[in-house]
Amino acid sequence: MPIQTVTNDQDTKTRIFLAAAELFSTLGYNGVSIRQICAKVGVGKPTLYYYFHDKETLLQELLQFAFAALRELTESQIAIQHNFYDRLYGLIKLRQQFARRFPYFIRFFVNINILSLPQNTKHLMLDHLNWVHQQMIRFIEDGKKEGIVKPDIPSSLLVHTIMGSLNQLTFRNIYTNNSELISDKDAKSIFQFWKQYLFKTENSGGRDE
Amino acid sequence: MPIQTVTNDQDTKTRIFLAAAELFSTLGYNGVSIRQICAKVGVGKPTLYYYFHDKETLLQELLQFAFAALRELTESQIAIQHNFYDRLYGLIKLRQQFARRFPYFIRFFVNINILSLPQNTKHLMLDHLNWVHQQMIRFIEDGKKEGIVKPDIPSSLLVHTIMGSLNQLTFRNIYTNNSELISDKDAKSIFQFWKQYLFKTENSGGRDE
Amino acid sequence: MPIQTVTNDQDTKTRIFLAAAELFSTLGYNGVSIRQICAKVGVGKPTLYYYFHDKETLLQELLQFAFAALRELTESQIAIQHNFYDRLYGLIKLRQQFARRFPYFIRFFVNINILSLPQNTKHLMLDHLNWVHQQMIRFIEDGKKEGIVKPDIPSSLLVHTIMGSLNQLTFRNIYTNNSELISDKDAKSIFQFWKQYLFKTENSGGRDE
Amino acid sequence: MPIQTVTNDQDTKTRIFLAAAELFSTLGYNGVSIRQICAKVGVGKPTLYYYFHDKETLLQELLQFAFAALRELTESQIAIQHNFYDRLYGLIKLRQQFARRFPYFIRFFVNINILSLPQNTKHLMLDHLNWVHQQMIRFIEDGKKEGIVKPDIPSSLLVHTIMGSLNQLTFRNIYTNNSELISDKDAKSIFQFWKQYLFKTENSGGRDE
DNA sequence: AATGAATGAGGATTCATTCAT
DNA sequence: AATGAATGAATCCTCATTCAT
Repeated sequence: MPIQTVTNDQDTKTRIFLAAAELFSTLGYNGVSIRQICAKVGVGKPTLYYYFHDKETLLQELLQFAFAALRELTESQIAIQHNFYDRLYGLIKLRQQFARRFPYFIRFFVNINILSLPQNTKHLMLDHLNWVHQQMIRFIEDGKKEGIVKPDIPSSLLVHTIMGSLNQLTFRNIYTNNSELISDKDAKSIFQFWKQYLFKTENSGGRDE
Repeated sequence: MPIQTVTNDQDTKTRIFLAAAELFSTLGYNGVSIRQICAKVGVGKPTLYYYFHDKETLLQELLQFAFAALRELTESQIAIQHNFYDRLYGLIKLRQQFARRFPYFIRFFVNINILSLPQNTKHLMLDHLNWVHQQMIRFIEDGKKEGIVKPDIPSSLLVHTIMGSLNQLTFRNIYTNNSELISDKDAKSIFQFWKQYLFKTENSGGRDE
Repeated sequence: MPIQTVTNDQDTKTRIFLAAAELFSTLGYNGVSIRQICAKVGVGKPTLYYYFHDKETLLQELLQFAFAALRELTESQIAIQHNFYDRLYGLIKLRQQFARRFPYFIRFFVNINILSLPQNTKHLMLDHLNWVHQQMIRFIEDGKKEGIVKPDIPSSLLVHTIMGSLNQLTFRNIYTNNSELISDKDAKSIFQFWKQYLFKTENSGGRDE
Repeated sequence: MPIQTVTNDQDTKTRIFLAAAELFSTLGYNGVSIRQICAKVGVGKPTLYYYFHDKETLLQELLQFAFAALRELTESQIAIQHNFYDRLYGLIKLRQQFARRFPYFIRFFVNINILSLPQNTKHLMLDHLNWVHQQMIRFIEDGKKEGIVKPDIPSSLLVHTIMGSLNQLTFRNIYTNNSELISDKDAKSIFQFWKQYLFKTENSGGRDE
């Protein structure tokens, strides 16, 4: 699956889709006008309305596409793995892959001001975040059952730590115009860090293994 | 210093200020109109323009006020402390205090889509974030000098972990309509977690102290 | 001739025709879009343009169809009759028949804001109204010649009275959602009333016969 | 009270009001755009929205103004009168006065396609029509009690006849570009006609008095 | 210190209409 | 006989902003 950006050999709907993703992700939903999207694609406004019922629908289709892509990546990077650490690493890889394949979508997710979205879309988004949160909690608790995650650490704390640090890293790279939002080096480094400090390593040893 | 919200016994400028904070923080800068702000305050639009040159200026004064409040809190919660762990805990307290005193500002900071801000304001905000980042890096490196932070962990990784998990916690509490964005219990819990797992505890210990 | 409404076993042109009649008659020419008409019929817009040159043409064909139907009804209900009162009653029957067979057309005629129609169509409509008016005037004057209509009543006054009361009755039944725009009972009642009060009855009597 | 038309020495709201009345009355509600109204008045669109919440509100205020004027005329032309025939003549005078003072409003009332109005406005209008109808029915029934109206004529039939013929007369004069919608001559002529043919004249005599 | 009245530019959305297929 | 895709112009309405008072 190639990197997704607006080019001329795609059908109009896709081009509107990608242009919207790009614009929304940088300027925010309320900061982008239909006119801007159409101008970027090079079509008239009615054309956009031919493909999308309205601005909010466009946003929602965009989100649903992204959710689907995330689910697919979850499948290929995490669900397959049966080992706790492999799944943990898969989590980082998922982010990295998503950021690479859909450079605008990741910005979108990380930057979006959820509260400012139209009501329906807001709920769509919050439902997704809840779903992710549940998945993460389950993942951590499986780790506890397997004896890898220390049982005295509240699961939600670990979830916030893991998700928060990934988000923070992505943020920072966006704001410093780092083209690679999560580099291979970052991925490895963060994984090592987690493995050593947040969880029990196989050979007993904690952080001074 | 009491909690800051719009009431009737404040001067007009303050009331505009707080109304704007409240609205921007929930609907985003682009999602709020001058009309809405004035309606909330109960004044005419020219009144707003009497106090603030334009919409962006209002936003910037808002940000600068918040920055000042943060600096003040940094002074009272962190700078005073000379012990690494006291400063670390001060970091959490700072967040907690800020969230309590300025319930709208914290939402604003956590939710804002920085990229969608007007150019000048964007830079203002990015400069602030950089300043915070530098402070944090320095703090961590001081910890390394003091022998409390393990030298092999990249400082930026720790910074992302610390800031990211606080942000993530705040996010989640906003989205689940938790009135307390950072509870005392959360504060203690997160501090204990960091102390035990991310840093060397005085008495030898690491996580198996 | 059956009641005319949109069904599936008609050819496309007819279905567009009837859908347009229905919509125009309730929402007015300017209140109906091509899109709505096509949606009602279940065809694409280009299909409509295949059968009708443009929106105004559609309206005009609609009107001409209605005019033709009216002429035909005039033939069968009025022209045939040689007696003044039979013709007078035929006038009422004509309305009644028209309302029954073309439930939408009658609404259309009674409700239409003629002045708001496109220029050409407006004239078409006004010509029709003039024609009707002339016919009516002639009818009344024939009545005068036959000695049935009192010569001192201005003909136009009688015409306004006759047409106006029929219109008013129809109006009221439309607005009160009366399915029968002119019932048999109404027809008889109005005829009796006219006969007794507006004209000389055969056997001397006027209203105190 | 002078004739109401758009001039330059009125305040903006009144000028918008009258311009809208004029345009709506000829082109219909759906046939007139905000732009047209503003152009006629010579103000920008936001100015219109400063005075009227939206297009429909403008229409409704227009209607309510007209209703009030009608009520006032009802007071001065009809309610005052205690004699049946004086009230009957007042009915005609009311129409005539209204048509003279508010040349656009009368057109509006006579031409408007009620069914095509926005839902709320439609009900406003229908309520008014019902009110008028009730008033008329009461008037006729009072006439019956006084022994002037023959009891065997259905009241509603008389109402339709009276209102219908006035409407028809007005219609015709609009369509034939007659500047005087109801002339003094018409008024007298129609009154004589009604008196002689529809009601008992004082001296017994019906139409052959 | 505040307002009523105004504006040009732009917001989302829909209009009637067309063209290649 | 019908459609999918496209358009320029117009729709209603709101934006941030200003000026005289």
